[in-house]
Amino acid sequence: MTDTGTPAESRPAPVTLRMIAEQVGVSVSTVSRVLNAGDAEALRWASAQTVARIREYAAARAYRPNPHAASLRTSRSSLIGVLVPRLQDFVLATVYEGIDEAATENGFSTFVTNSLDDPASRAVRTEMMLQRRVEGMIFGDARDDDALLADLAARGVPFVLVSRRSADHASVTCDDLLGGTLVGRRLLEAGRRDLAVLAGLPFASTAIERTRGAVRAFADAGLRVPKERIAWGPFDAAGGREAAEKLLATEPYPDAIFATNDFAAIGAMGVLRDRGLRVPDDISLIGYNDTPLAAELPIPLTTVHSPMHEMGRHGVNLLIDVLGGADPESVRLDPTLIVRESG
Amino acid sequence: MTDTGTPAESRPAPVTLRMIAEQVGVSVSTVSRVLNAGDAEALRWASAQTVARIREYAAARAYRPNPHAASLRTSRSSLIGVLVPRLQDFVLATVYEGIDEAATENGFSTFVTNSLDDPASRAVRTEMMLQRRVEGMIFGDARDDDALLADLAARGVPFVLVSRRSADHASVTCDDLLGGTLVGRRLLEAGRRDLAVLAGLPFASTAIERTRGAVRAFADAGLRVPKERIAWGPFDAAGGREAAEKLLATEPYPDAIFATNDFAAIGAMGVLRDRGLRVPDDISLIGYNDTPLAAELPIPLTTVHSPMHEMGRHGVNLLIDVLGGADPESVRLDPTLIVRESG
DNA sequence: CTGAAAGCGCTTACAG
DNA sequence: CTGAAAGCGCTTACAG
Repeated sequence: MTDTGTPAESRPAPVTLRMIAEQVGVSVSTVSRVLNAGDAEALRWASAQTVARIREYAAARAYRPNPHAASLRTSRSSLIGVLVPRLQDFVLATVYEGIDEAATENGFSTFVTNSLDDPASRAVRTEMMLQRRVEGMIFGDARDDDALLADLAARGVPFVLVSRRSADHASVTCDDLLGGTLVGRRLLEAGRRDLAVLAGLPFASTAIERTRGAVRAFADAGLRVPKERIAWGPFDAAGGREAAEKLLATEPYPDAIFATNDFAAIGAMGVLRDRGLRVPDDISLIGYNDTPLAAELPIPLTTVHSPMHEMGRHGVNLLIDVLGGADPESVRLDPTLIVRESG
Repeated sequence: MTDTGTPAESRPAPVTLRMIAEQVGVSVSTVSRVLNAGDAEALRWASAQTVARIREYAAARAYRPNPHAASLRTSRSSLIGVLVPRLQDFVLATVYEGIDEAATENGFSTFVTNSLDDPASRAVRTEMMLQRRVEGMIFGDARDDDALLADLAARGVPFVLVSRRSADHASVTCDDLLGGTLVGRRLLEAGRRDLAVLAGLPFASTAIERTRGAVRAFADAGLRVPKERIAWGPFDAAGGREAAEKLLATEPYPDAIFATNDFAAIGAMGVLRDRGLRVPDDISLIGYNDTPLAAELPIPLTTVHSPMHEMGRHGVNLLIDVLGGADPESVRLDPTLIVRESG
């Protein structure tokens, strides 16, 4: 036997506008107007005394407007749909926290769900959100060549991208090309000449640009990074492990590894440990995102800090601009290199 | 200039039941009945031909019932509210993934938000969910002595708990007492005699029971764990670091540390590293939850596997039972010790 | 079997 | 300034 309170049948029916109107002795119109107005404006709709009585009664009975009724009437739902690759991923979870926070501040609620970067799943999930009448979408899982986004744009569905960008859709990103460049330069300064990259997912702008930045920095120093030194794969520990195993399958080994994600870097650490390779003595290792773990690892991880929470907050603001009909200006935030011991 | 598709004004108005009814030449009642019925049942409401025409038209125009209208009418929202301490936490993010998955399978959508384990914030967030007319709540942030839950139970709000339990409210948990016991026994087998615990949040059943299990195992072996060997604090790397610093402030050092969370264990690793203490030679270290990182760390982490995703899925099923008026049976799942190198 | 009608709880243009 | 009324898009008890 567990206690879950009184049975559903005994729950009091929610208070409605009509109940308040009857009690106070005014029309529902007046109650609606007063309750939706600020202090000053309310007096345009009723006497100070009536305003006070309406508010008192509403407060006493804990009146909560039925949002479904309001949505039906106004066809505004105050709902935002959010698609992320995976909430288990610290990076996207943090971006979502920023989204949820800013959404709440602006009177919106959010639906989030995982797409697992699967195109079919993305389409299905997006349709479910649209069915729920979200006013707009925020995508954290945009792809390089994104048919879904093209379709939504054609249909006039308002949306913005966070974290990853795609085509010329409105987006809030961190400057990943710069982030990659900072990593490349740092490694060069540390005397490294033979770079390998755990690049991340090949269809994600984050992966593509971080990789390009680092490779270009080496090229600028006259050092070519051959294709065999770049391994694509998921942004997590298992993905990092697999990619690292590929890169270290044959000698000579690289003298530096750049993982475009801290968790992938940790996966690589596991592989280096297994082979008895020391970090950074044998191989430098740099991650990306500056997760809270980075500083605590037995070998503290050099990484790139990116403003994940802020990206989420900006995403909401950008979406609100789009909903307001403004011509949206994409936002690109700055990354910071955090040097520790690993590279 | 960014491309966000055609302006909102040009978006086609959504298809309604009435539009379909007019096109097909039947009443909205019939359309509603047919569209809500299965193949067999539909024939009770219209001829095979009419059924086919209604469905074709609905499919062709991508009809999506307006959920706000349906909710208003039926006073069922198909919405579940979920409160977690923090989505950044891998453990709760994974539990939520299970919730979202099972909710979707059962025709529900979920709202999630962080409570940060703050009582005031929890109350506010819960009221917002209730205002949105969720049918029930799932709490991942229950407390030892939980006034909010008592209040909700008294008000007849349907809810269940996941991960943490409290009083006799319906819950889905992992057997934390057993998990702690497994850790204690393992450490004893490894010859450890002086246990310290990074216990976690003092008001969380998970923290309390895992700690109790380990301490009791030592007691059963005739070894007392004094109060000074137990440090409470947040379930994350920073919390683990702080608690570990407290435990290692004075000598003699313990010969084993149990962190009730893998991330806290990683924070402790940082402290041990800083002091030149070797794991497990000087001090054994065991974590909890078997996060994907555990196996990849330079010193692979011994930990306890808990079925987080499954806990979330069970939580939804339990809530559905409660909504159905059934007397809910709390679920307790089994943990598994995963022995690696750290302890 | 099928349709007309009521009504869920709001908001807001329209009258007075 | 305030109220009566319409209507958002559904579902479903009630008539025929």
